[in-house]
Amino acid sequence: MPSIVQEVYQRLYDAFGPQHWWPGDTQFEIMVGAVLTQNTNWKNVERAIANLRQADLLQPKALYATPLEELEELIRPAGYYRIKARRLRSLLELVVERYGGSLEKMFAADPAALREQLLAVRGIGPETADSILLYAGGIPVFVIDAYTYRIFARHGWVEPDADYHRLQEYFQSQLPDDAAMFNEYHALLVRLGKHYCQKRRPRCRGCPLEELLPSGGPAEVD
DNA sequence: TGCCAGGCCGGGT
DNA sequence: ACCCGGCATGGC
Repeated sequence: MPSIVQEVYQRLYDAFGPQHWWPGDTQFEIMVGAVLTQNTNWKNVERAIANLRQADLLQPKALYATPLEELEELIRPAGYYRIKARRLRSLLELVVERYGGSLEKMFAADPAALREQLLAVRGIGPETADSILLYAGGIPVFVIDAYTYRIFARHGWVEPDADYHRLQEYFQSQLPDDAAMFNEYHALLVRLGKHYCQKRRPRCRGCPLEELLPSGGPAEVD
């Protein structure tokens, strides 16, 4: 008897197929995108990344050396551009000063220690840290985001007040320790959330999980 | 045309 | 320990 976590994965995979995430060509681009997409539409992030590419700045040392004001202008389309420029700077400080600008070296570090280092960076919280570890580093940590919470809380599969760590432990306890699978699952949850589980649409109409709904339908938990 | 997006931080109770 | 406002652009 598969757990609900496994059941949901199977249904999403059957409905949507593989998602090929994260959108990004290099580890560094993925890392930058993880910061830029904080509470921000990915479309806007793409513009900002295109600007960085155009300026040939998608490398740690080059971006770290970019004057703050210039960096702000380049990433402006991603929104929160002043604070994000500083967040990127702080992250790059870790990458360059501690790992010599080598993501190779960075991701070869002990994952738990690296996670702590990322969380110590101003502007990097659990989701951004885990996104970097999983999508850029291929390290098996399950990424929890607003969609994950919303989908599982509305269906009554997790407590409405479950925090990040608890949700992460829950998912990881039900799944094989496999980065490719965590990658795919999170991507599928985002895909589902974008289409069926937005803030203003608590009904989840037509969603592939509809028949898994407990009688009484989804709860309002936002 | 408002409302929202793949968060996180800091200050106020 | 919570709660809340601030951060900002572009899409629908």
